[in-house]
Amino acid sequence: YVKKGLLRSYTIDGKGKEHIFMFGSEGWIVADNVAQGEKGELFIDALEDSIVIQISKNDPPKSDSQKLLKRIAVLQKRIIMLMSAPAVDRYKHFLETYPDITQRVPQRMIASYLGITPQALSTIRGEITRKK
Amino acid sequence: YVKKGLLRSYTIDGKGKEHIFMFGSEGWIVADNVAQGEKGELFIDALEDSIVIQISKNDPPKSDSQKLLKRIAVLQKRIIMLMSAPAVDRYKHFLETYPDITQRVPQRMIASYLGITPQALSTIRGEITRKK
DNA sequence: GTGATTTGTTAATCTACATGAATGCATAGC
DNA sequence: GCTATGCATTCATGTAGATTAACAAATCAC
Repeated sequence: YVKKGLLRSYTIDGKGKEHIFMFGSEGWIVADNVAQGEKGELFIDALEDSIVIQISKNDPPKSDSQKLLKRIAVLQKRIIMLMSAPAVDRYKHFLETYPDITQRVPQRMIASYLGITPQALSTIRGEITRKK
Repeated sequence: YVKKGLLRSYTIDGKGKEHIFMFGSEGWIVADNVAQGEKGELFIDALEDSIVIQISKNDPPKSDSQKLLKRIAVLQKRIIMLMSAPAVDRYKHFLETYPDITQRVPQRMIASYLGITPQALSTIRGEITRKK
């Protein structure tokens, strides 16, 4: 549980490339949720000096269900975006949904979260601002 | 909650294309999880004659937490696959993870679940079997 | 049975995004 | 001060998968 600061969780694929799974700022829970018997696939590190509180998996804070449902909603939205929306739409959605995160992390990490390269994000940003 | 049969949930994007979010066979819960205030984006229908049990969102069956965590694990895996693995790997993973579903739905729906077109899946299948 | 609809396959072309490389600009170290 | 090192941008080229279309096989309607 992130009390203060900013974390990220990410995988590294077979070709050594990082893919950011999620950012976790104040109030979020960052964890590697894996099925029984599977082994973890996420790395977690801090992007800012942070204060985190460790939570045991077996000690469910009970009112947790609401938080889990919210998390599921976020993941559902993310999957649908990845499947059905082009990179530019995913970027706009990110800006609207996480305006604070946008200010706090470098572009390359936003690109990694969106599932594109920093170069592609740069091009998209160019097109958006040129259009205005 | 699916007692018997097979459901699917899916979105329709701006261009009228369907994207299958998940299949739900016996034992699974199929729902459109959205954040507070957002409106639903998933359609749900049956792919086989099915028996389902309705569950109220406000009446959490309590031992539910484990199911929710498992669901999160599945979604996490899906996101990571979508971002980091090419279509052929996602297909192989699908075959391994849901061998039963593979038998019960047409190829075009598997393609939709994988985030590719039926043509692309057909090509991939051709390459895999030709290689053997 | 015949025609219509759905499904899977193959091939030609197109496009979004990746890859690789060069450049400008910071900030950091010394 | 000067030289790294990391980040963002731009451009040239490559590629996975989309699109379009044509066709065969199976299923369905009647």
